[in-house]
Parts: sequence; C-alpha cells; structure tokens
Amino acid sequence: MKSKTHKDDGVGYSISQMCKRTGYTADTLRFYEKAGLLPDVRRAGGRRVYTDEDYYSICIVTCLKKTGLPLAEIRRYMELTKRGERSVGQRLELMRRHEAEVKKKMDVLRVCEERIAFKVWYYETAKHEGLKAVKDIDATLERYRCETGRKVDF
Amino acid sequence: MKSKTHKDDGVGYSISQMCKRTGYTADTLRFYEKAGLLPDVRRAGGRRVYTDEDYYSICIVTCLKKTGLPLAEIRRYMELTKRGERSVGQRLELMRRHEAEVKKKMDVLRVCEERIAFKVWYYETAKHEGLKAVKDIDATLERYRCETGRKVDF
DNA sequence: ATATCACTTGGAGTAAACTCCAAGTCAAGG
DNA sequence: CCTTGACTTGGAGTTTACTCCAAGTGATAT
Repeated sequence: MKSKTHKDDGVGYSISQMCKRTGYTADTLRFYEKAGLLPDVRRAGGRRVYTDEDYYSICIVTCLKKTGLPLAEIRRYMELTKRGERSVGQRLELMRRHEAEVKKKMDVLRVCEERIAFKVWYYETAKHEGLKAVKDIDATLERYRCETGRKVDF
Repeated sequence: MKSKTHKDDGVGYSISQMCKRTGYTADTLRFYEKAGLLPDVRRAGGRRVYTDEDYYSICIVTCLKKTGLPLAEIRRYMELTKRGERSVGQRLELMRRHEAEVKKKMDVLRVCEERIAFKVWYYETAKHEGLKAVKDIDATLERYRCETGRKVDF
C-alpha cells in the first residue's frame, strides 16, 4: 500500500541529506530554490523531497557558480531549462558565452600566478640574502630569469 | 627655483592620471588607500601625488585581487611591507599560501570548464538532433567520449 | 574677479550572495 | 498526551567591495 509521507515513497532525500551530499547548508539550498536556481522541489507534508534529478541540477549550479556565473544568470539558465526543447538554442548560447568567460578567467589566473610565483622566489631570496640583495628591480628580474628559466613581465 | 605645487616637482601623477594608467576609478583608488591597500600616498596642496612606486603597489594589489585574495588579506600584506626587512618571512608565508590557493582555484576551473564544454557539446547535439537524442545520460556520455575523445565525470 | 574644474573629505547607499532568526508545523518516541 | 527534533516560512541582518553624494578647496582660464 502506497504511503503519502516522504519517508516511504522510495526515492527522494530530505534537505539535510541533500546538504550532506552537496556540501551546502539548508539555508543555502532554500535560498537557491527561492532565487529560482533549482527546479521546483517537490513537497511531502510541507517538507522538501529532493530527487536525483534535483541533485544533478544542483551540481550544474555548483559548476556554474564555481566558475563565477552570477546567480541571476544561473536563474535565467534554469528558467530556459524549464521551457524545454524550444530554449535549446538560447541555452547553447549561454553556455558558449560562459565557456569563453571561463577561459578568459583561466588566462588571467595563469598570468597572475606567474607574478605571484616570482614574488615567492623574491621573498625566498630576500629571506636568505636580505632585501638589499633584491633592491634593484631590473637586476633581480634578470637573475630570476637565469635561476628559474621563467620570465615575468611588468 | 623649486616649486611646492605638484605640477612642477617632476615626478608624480594625479589621481586622474593614475586612473587612466590602472583602469581604476578615482573613488576606488581613494577607497583602497583608506582601506590600507596602498602605501600612504603623498599629498601636495591636499591633492594626492602618486609615484611609480605607488603604481607598482597598485599592480600587486590588482594581481592579488584578480586571484581572489580578499582586501583584508591584501591590507595585511601591505602592512607587513611597511614593516620592512623583519616581515619578509611573513610575507613569504602569505605569498606561498596564496600561490597554493591560486593553483587550487585553477584546478577547480579546469574541472568545471570540462563540464561546461560537455554542456556546450550537449546543446549543440540537442539543437541538431533534438533533446530526445541526448535523453539517455549514460549513452550520451559514451557518445561524447567517442566523438570528442574527452571524458567528463559525474 | 569670478567661474571652472579637478580635486578633497566623511559618510551614506548599493549589489551580490548568503546567513540568521522567530515563530510555527508535523510525525514519531516515551 | 507531550516532548523532541527536523523541518517550514518570511523577513531581517551580514559581509565584501565598491559607488555615489554633498559640501568644500585651491589653482587656473577668461
């Protein structure tokens, strides 16, 4: 005999289970739902019951978020998803644009990382030989190039 | 004869010149100074006069900011810088820690970018063949692997 | 001399993304 | 029946990083 309580209907997770699975707090999951970042989550007796589908949606959201897509854009994406087949073109557009953004971001990070690596080397040298040993910027950059084979542009 | 006005003392930039050079707004530069992210900028007749030194400081700040170091940490770094030689060890520490963070961030971005690339392929395929052609997740992932030689882990 | 213009200050306001809280509900165990 | 505990809601508060504003100053152009 089928039960209507969420405990018994076989598949579905409570909010606390979803928190464990995703690493989000319950407040954040509720906030995301309110903000339209998740497909409408089913209720049983007033409580949220998450499906595996919901979990995958959350994963995409996480991925988009980690790569810096603002919540408003994620929301837009989710709204497109709900509109089904006819929004595929727009979703493709959105993903392509975001992919380009992510690549740009990675390039920026790469360049900055090089400069930070130089700073690490700089302070290592300064720690051993004193700050005066690295006072002359041009000479220090040249020395860095020689010692590490890497260059850094100012 | 030496003048005391900032226009005549040879080296130094006004805030608007610095804005052009760095891309920041005047408000942001003032905000950064107030927040302790820059060494104390010299004044001439009440106006800020930026040096090349200041410019380099701003560049470092930009670099740290772009890689996600919060302003509070940047402020701490700048305070260490002002303490001279005896803070070199701490500055090294800070830079090393941040470099590790940046590397972690790049790894995350790489993984997410792979998933987004898959989504792009997914919607390209869906656009040509309809959403039903990519309905089965496992089959679609396999097809993606075959067609692109790339894998994506869920 | 006066108007213009870039600058000054302190402080208030904004946007994004949570994060916390109070008050209430609901099912299960003792 | 009563308590417990995980959940519900709406709404207020927080943090970060700016961004804007009003009122004022000081040098230069007409």
